Amino acid sequence: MNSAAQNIFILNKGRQERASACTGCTKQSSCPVADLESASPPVQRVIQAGKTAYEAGDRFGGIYIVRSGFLKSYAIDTDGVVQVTGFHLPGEFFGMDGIETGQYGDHVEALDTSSVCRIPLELFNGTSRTAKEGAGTEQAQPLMLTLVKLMSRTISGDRNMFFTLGKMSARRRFGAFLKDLSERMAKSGYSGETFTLCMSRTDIANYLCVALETVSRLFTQLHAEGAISIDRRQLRLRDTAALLRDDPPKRDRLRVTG
Amino acid sequence: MNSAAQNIFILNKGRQERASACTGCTKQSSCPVADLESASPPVQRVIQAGKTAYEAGDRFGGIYIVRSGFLKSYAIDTDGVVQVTGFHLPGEFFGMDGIETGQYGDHVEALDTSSVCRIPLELFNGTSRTAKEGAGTEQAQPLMLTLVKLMSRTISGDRNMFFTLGKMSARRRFGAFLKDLSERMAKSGYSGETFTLCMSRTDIANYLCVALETVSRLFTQLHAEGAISIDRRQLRLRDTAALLRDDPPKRDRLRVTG
DNA sequence: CGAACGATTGACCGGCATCAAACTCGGTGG
DNA sequence: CCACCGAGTTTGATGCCGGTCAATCGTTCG
Repeated sequence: MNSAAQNIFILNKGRQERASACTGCTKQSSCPVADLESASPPVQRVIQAGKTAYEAGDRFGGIYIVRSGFLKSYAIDTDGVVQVTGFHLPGEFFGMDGIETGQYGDHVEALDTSSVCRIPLELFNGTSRTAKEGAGTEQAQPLMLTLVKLMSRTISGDRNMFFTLGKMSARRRFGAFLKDLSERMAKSGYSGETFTLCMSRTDIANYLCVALETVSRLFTQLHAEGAISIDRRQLRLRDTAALLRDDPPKRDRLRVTG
Repeated sequence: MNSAAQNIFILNKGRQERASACTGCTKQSSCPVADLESASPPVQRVIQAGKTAYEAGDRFGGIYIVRSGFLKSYAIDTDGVVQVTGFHLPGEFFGMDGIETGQYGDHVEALDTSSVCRIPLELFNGTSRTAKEGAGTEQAQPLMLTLVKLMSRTISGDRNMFFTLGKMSARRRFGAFLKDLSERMAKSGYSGETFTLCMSRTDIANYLCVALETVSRLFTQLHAEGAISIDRRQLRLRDTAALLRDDPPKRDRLRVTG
């Protein structure tokens, strides 16, 4: 509902003429565009929980990187049906689906106060090169190619969702989701074992395409089996292998011999 | 099982030193790389039905364009479960998911004898520009940006699959599939109303993540409702609007007044 | 304290998977 | 020419997962 223009902008540009938003960013070491000289520097921006980074139909203004916080993206079809299409953790990218049409295809909303970096597409257009990717052994490559690789990974990831959404039971979908989230939390610098779910049960259910009640039942069930601990939104993974199983473990110990 | 290397190669290069595979291609007008001068020209290749263009794990050798024929792509997970991830018609692209990792992530098999063009990534790397895209009003742009836009569209399309797979009933999924196929057939130069399904019921079922029997029943059901005609693999769409509905139309005419 | 919202839990039932069997069609060999 | 076979498809019968409806509970906030 709110236009992205209403959000708070923090333009580091204001202070020093050529300073980029990257000054002091803790993610510089893994960022492909950090400290790059350009007429179109990245723009840092803080988004309060519940506010959107952009909305579907907004004019494409660049690729986004999450510096801190937690966001969800979702689309609304012609009938008004909502589909959560992803969650975004620090270090991850979003907004790539807007390049071709010139406008973003989904809405992205902060679930927690978040800091993001918007990287204008022009920044990839130049002849600048980076050697950060892949930690050294590869040769320097133009930034546009970095973007292409990034999008290639996104496509691969989306294809994996075919398996998850189509072939798996609700339980395995849910378990795979928790495991994926855990790994990405770890990659973002958090604990992969114990973390807080920033999204509601409704968001999880929508994302996994199951009923809200099913998600609730699955939390309860996995907790009862000892695979996780869950209290409100505080989650702890205890047995990640059990997450990917379909059947609850047989309780052989309860059977008397014979 | 078979390596892509076993497939038949037709290298136009053999005849004239700098001639590309594009000579005589009927799709030149819509192809972003047609007749481009380069040290790495596109490679045309014919693939017999049942043979693969490449397999998962093969070293990435370029983006593919379908010149003629019909192909399917599918992945096999660690448990050996197959998931059909897409079908490819003349004029369409595939293989983009292999860019980042350096090897293709899925298998692509011809369902009918097909002619494809493999475009080395280096071809996009150069400073060559094309103005074909968008039919004129836009300015010339580097080829790499064309590729980025192409991938952006792929990402958007995959995201749409979230809606289809997750939120829709088997019937609507099936209807949406037929409609999508019809539109793409039309875009490829065939009739969008009457065409032959190149894939088996099993492929369709796998792609839509429903049981084979369900697909068969849906063909029968839609035929009975008059929305389609189906005989073996000859399909005719009669009422595309009915395809997207969930419920069979009420037969009010059968009710006597009152 | 009551309202509002999110989450949990229970009861019911319908869509679709699964199991099972028959049918069609093309190919092959006697 | 027909018998036989196998792959692909159709059709029927049955059962279960998960959606839907509904009631209750816990927490937060005005």
